[in-house]
Amino acid sequence: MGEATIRDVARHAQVSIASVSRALNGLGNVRAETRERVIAAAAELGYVPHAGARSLSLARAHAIGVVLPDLHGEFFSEFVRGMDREASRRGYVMLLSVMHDDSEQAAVALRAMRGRVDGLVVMAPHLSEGMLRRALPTALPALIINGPRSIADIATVRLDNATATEAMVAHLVATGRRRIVHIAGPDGNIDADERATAFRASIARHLPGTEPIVLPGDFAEEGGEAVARAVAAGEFACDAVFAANDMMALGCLQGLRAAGIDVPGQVAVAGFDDIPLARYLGVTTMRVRIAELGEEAIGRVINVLEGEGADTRAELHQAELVARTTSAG
Amino acid sequence: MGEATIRDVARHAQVSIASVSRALNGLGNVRAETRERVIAAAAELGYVPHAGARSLSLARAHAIGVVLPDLHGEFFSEFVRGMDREASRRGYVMLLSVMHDDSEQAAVALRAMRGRVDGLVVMAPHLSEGMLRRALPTALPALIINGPRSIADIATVRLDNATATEAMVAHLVATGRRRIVHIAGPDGNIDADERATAFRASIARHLPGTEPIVLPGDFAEEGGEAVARAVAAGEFACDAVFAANDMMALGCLQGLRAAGIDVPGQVAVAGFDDIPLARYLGVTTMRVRIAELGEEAIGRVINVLEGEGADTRAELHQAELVARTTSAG
DNA sequence: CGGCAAACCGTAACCGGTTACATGACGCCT
DNA sequence: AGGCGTCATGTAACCGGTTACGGTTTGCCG
Repeated sequence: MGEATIRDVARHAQVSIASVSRALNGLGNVRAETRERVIAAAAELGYVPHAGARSLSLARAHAIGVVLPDLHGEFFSEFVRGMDREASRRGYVMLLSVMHDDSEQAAVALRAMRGRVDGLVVMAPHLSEGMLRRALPTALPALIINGPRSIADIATVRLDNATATEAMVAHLVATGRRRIVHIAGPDGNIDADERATAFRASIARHLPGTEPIVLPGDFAEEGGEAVARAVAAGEFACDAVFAANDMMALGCLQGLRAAGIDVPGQVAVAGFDDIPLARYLGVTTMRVRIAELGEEAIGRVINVLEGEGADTRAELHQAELVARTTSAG
Repeated sequence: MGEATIRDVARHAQVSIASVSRALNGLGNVRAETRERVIAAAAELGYVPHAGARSLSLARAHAIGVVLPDLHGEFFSEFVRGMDREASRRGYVMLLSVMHDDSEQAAVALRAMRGRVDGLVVMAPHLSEGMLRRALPTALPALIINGPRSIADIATVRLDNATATEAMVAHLVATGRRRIVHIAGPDGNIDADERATAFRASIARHLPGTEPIVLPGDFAEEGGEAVARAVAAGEFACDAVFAANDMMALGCLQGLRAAGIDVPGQVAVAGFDDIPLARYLGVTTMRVRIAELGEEAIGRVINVLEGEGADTRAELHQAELVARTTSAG
């Protein structure tokens, strides 16, 4: 029935459980002959140490808890892939929980992790600082991705949305665009808000006197397509659409072409994130190295666990302009 | 430092740890006044039971281990979302590990889960039966998704690739296509192999005398695009391309249109999976309800854990034809 | 050959919970 | 009043590991 325990191995190898533990963990003070007997016994019984018990006595679970919002598509998978890669490279497992926009759920998800994980990675583009502080267990090192900017004493990684947005506007202006429309992301989402704000500032800087046009969106293709229809219907004149993420840019691109509008001839299209499909379809965008972001988040938490001392760095992850065919001069 | 333990709560409420445990778990045989004192103490200390310790004494971790191959894009995120939804609905957490095509890694990933999880969900489109049997801990209920067909005594969910492929070929033939090309998935991938085999059989049935054309692919867009180039170059005549997944169909669609070939006028394009982008771009495909697949996998494992007895059902998940514009008559 | 240090190994305590069993208080019946 | 059952509560064993501590063996030296 139940798997073999350390006691079974001890009995089988005719030694004490302490010796089994020492032998299997390479503690050195074990006679070579004993060690071999133990290893042979363990192999024969198919013994695998019980991680739960181990974590109880070591006070180390070798697990990181990850709480993510309800992300979709490539962004989610790339991010998780990056985290998993780093975690397994360093001998940790990953406990994943996705929360919906409800912040009560975030608290529940975090609570369920107590006693299972050594550290936390939380992506919280819509949680308030107060909520985060209340929900985060104080005893565990945590890292927050794209959380509220006001947090100063917790490790964070945020995207440098301002610089990225500025770079994109500069690129569009440099390639001759003068009437640029921005499709924003959902209200209350930190990244969306920062991008929209930076967009207004960048327009003011590069095209003084122009009224910036910001349309609502929700990070899904449909939002982009709706804008494309509005443009096709001639609701406003524009020669470039800069969407707050690639999904909307894709939707917009699709909608414009379906309406017979030439991209990039008449209208340029740009997105944000650089999901594989954007690369594939030739969409100009800001590249966010999503998998790396995940790797780094996990890596920093593990660094704290392995004795680097507290980490309160607020890192700004830079995105990189990738000019493709949808914005060709 | 460390969070409050049950002993702290006991001291604070002036009762024994046994009473704390009973009170917090609603065991009934506790005086109302005592229960309240305990609950108040727990709240005041912010006590959250240590899941590791709890799982050790209960022999229940309330966690499910999930091992997935290196999936990409929507498929991965939808699947994980479905699993997470069901797991959290039923009070479980999810331990996620992604393995690369190396089967050694699968064994390592599974080993790392011993003592942390109560059950397993393994997606293994490229693992052999022997490898699986060796790597799966015998003590845990497991469910295999898209694994080798030969496994009879383990719970499985497989896609009914034969029926689905047949349906797609029938659809293409019914809409007038006569020279259908199939782009296969990677060699050794169960789904890919089944689809290719079923494709040959379906062609033999619907278009007797026609030699089925199956080209190699790898489930990535590039594979589809390569085929599009070959078609555009006139390397072979065809009036429909049926790709083994949507990514390749998208690549092919993109490539054909770039080459000036009319879709669906000259060539129809069809895929498999129904990722959101396929819907969005109007690609005809076989819809696989991915999130539901994940929910069901987790649900069945939990059912076994909660006393339904062994589950050795081999369930065939049906895909559903979604005819869209890329195959319009 | 006796003595001592070093190497090896076993016993038991501990991590933080759950729970079988023992204990004690109380009420009720005869 | 004594005996008994019931209920609340505490004590201690247990889950499966790790490890401090102490005991035994071994080897080496004088």
